[in-house]
Amino acid sequence: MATEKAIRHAIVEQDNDERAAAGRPRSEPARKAILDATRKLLMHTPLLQISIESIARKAGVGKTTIYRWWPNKSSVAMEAFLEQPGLQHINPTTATAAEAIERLLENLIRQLRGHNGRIVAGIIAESQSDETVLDLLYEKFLKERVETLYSLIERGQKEGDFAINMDADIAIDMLLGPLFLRVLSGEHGISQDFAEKFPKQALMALKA
Amino acid sequence: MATEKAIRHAIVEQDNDERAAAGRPRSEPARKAILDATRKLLMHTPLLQISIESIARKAGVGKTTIYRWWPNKSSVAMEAFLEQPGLQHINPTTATAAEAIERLLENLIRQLRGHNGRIVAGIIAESQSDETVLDLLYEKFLKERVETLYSLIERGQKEGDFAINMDADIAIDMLLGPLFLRVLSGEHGISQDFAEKFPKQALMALKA
Amino acid sequence: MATEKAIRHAIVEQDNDERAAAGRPRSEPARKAILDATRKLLMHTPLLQISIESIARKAGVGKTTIYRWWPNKSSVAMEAFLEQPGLQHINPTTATAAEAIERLLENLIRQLRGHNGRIVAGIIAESQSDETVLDLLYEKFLKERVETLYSLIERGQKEGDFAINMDADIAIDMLLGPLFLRVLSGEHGISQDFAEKFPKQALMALKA
Amino acid sequence: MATEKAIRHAIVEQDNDERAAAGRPRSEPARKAILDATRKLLMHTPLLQISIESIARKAGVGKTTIYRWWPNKSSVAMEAFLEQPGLQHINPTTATAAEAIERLLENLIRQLRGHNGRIVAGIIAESQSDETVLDLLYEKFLKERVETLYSLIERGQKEGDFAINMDADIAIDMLLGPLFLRVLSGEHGISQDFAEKFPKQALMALKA
DNA sequence: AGGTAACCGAGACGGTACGTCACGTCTTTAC
DNA sequence: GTAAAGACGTGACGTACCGTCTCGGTTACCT
Repeated sequence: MATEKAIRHAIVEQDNDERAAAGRPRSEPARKAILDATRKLLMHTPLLQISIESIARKAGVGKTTIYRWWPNKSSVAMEAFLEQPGLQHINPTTATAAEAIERLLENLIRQLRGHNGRIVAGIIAESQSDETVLDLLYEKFLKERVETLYSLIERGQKEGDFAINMDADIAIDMLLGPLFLRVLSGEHGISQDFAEKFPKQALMALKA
Repeated sequence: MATEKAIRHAIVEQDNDERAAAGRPRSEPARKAILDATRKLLMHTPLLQISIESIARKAGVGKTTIYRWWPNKSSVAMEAFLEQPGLQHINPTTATAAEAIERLLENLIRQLRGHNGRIVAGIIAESQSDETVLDLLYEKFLKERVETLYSLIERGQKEGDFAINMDADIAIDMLLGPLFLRVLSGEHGISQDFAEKFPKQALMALKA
Repeated sequence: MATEKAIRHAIVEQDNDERAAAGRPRSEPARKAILDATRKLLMHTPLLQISIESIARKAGVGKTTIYRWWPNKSSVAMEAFLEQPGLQHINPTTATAAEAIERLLENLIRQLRGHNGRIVAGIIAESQSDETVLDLLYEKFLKERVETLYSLIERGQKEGDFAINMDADIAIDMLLGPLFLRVLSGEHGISQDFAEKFPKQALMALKA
Repeated sequence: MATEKAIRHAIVEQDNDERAAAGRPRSEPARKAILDATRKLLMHTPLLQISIESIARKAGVGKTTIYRWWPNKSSVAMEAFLEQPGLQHINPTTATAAEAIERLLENLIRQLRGHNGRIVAGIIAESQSDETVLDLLYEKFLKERVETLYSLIERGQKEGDFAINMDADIAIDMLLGPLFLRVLSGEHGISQDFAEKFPKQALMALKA
C-alpha cells in the first residue's frame, strides 16, 4: 500500500503536462507547510520521536492531508530533506578522475554535516522496518552520485591512476561507508577533522 | 534513568562474589526466557516492530521483570545478540599485521551475516533516538576489535607494510564502514561476493 | 442552516408554477439516483451506519449535490421513505368511528412492517440529536393520521361509543405508542401476531 | 466482541465471592469518574453527540480504561443511568391489581421525566445500530417491571377487574408505549399533564 | 449567438472521533 | 525482594466521515 501511494504520488508529480485532473487541486501551501514543519522538527528531534500528528499540528494541517500524499513519515522527512537548496548532485568536471572523486566526496561531506546528517541517519534508521524507504533514498539521493563514482573509478583505472585489480562496487563502499558510519555514529556526526582528511586518504586507497 | 538501570544491571552482574542480597534472588529461568523470546522474534521481525509487550508475552513473563533489568528493548536485543556463541573477539596471532587484519575482518563478516546483521542494524537504528544504546554496542562488541585494529595498523606502519601518512581512525572507518553500510542496506545484508572480496581489497587500500 | 436548506428545498419543490430560475436546473436523474441509493442502503444497514459519503458513492454523485438539497442524511432517508408508493394517508370512510380507526391502524401497521419500520426507527433515532427531523417526520407522515384520529375519537365520543372522560391526546398515544414501541424494539419489528390483535384490542380500550 | 466484553464485565461483577484475581485490581475511582462524567455530559448533550473521548477527557481517564470495561458508549450511559438512586423497581403491594399498576406507572413516569428521559431516549436511539444495547436496557431496567405488570394483569383478569379477552403482551405495550413515545418525542419529554392523566386513563382501558 | 448563472462530478481541505496498540508505571497476590 | 498478572494515564497510529471548498465542465435561460 505504501508502494501504491508512492506510485500515485510519482504519477501526480509527473503528469503536469496533461490536462488537470478532476476535483480540487492539491494545495501547494499545505504541501509547503508540511515540509517546513517537518524540517523545523527535524532540527532538534530525531525522526523516530517525531509523529505524523506532531507534523500535522505544527503545519496547521489535517493528518489526512499528510497520509493522502505520503505513505509514512520517512517519506515526508526525505522530501523535506531533498527539497533543500544545495543538495543537487553536481557532476565534477576536472582534469583527473582522482580530483573529481575528491570534489564529489568533499561536496557530499558538506551536504551531510549538521542537521542533514541527523535527518539522513533518521531515515536510514526508519528504513530498517520498511525497505521502500531505503530504496527511495538511494533512488533520489545516492544513485547519481554512485553512478558518477562508478564511471570515475573505471576512468581512473583505464588511465592507470587506480589499481586495476579492484572491484568498483567495493571501492564505492569504501568511499561512502565511512561517511555513513560517522553520520550514524550519533553525537555530532562528521567532525571537522574527518571532513578534511577523509577525501585525500580515501583517494590514496584507490591509487595503483 | 536508562543509565541508572544499566549501571544497576552491570553491578548485579558483577557482584556475584559478594554475599547474596536479601529477598528472592533474580530468576534465571525468567532471564533466559526473555532473551530466548527476543532472539526468536528477531529472526523474522525488525527490532523497530518488536515491542516489550510482545517479548513479555512470548516469554511468559511480566513486563515489569523486563523493565527491572533492562532500560529498553535495544539493550535486551543487544544482550540476546551478544550472548550467542561464536561472537567473542579473538585476537588473531599471525606473522604479519596485514594477515591479522584480514582474519579479523573475515571473522567479523562471518559474525555479521544473516540474522545477526539484521539485529545489529536494528540496534543501530534504535540508537538514533538514544545514544546510550550505541555506546553500549561499541563498548560490548566493537571496542576490542577497534583497539586491536588500531594496534595492528600502527604495527603495520612501523614495519613498513602500510602507508605512513595515514590516519588510523579513518583507516578503521574504511575497514568497518563498508561492512556496516552493507548490514544496514537491507534485503540480505552482506553478500557472498562481498564477503570474499572485501578483506583483501581493504588490505590493498592500506598498503604503502 | 439546516432549516434554511429545508426551506429552500420546500420552495424549490413548490414554485414550479412560477417562471424557471436562471442557470442550470436541478438534475432529476441525480435526485433519483440519490434516493434510490439511499433506499437500497437502508435495506440492509441501519441509518446510523449510513454516511452521506456512502450514499454519494453508491449514487455516483458528488457530495455537494446532496448537501445542496438536503440538510442531513435523515432528511434524505425521510424523502426516500415517503416517496414510496402506498404510503399516502387514506381517510377511511366507514359507518362507525370505531371501524374507521381500526382501518387506519391496520393500514399504518401495514406501512410500518418490514424495511419501512427499520427506516422510521432510524429516523427517530437520528432525531434524538436534531429536533427538526422529528418535526419533519410528524409533518409529512404522522400529522394527517393524528388529525384524522383526533376527529374520529371525538366523533366516537359524541356518538356514545367511546368513553367520554377520556383525553384524546392520550388516547392517540395509546393507539400509536405500542406501534412505535414495536418498531423501535429491533429484531423484526411488528410481529404477525401483534398486527392481527392490536387494532381490535386498542379499540376495546376506547369503548365506553 | 461487544458480547465478549459484556460477558467479561458481568463475570467480574459477579465473582466477588471468590478470591481476588491476579494483577492490579480495577480502579474504583476511575469507574466512578467515568460514570460521573457521563452523567454530567448527558445533562446537556444528546448521547449521539457524546464521544468516548469526551467522556475520557472529562473523567481524567484514558480511553482504554473505558474500552476495557464497556463495549460502547451506550453501555456506559446505561450504567450511569441505572446507578442513580431511586431507579430500583419496587413491587407495589396494594389491595387491588389496578391500584398496583397505577402506582407502578406513576413510579415509572417519575423515573423517566427530565434528564433520565433524555438518557433513555439516547440509549434507544443508539440501540438502532446495536441490538445488544437494547437487550441490556430491557434486562437491567424493564424486565422486572414488565414481569410485574404481567402478573398484575393476570391477577386483575382472574379477579374480574380487567377484560378477559385481552392479550397481556399487547396490554403491556399499551401501558408502556405511550410513555416511551413521549420520551422519544423530544423537546421536554413527559409533560405534567400527561404524567397526571395517563395512569388513570390507561387503567380505564384495561377495565372489563 | 453569447453570456451568465446555477448546476454537476470529483476530490482535496482542516477537523473530530474512532478503536487499537504500546508505552512505562502502578498495585495486587504469591513465592 | 522478585515474579506474574494486569489495570492505569498517555499518546500515536491509520481510517472514516464530517461539512466546506475549489476545480473543470455542463445546461439552460436571458439578453
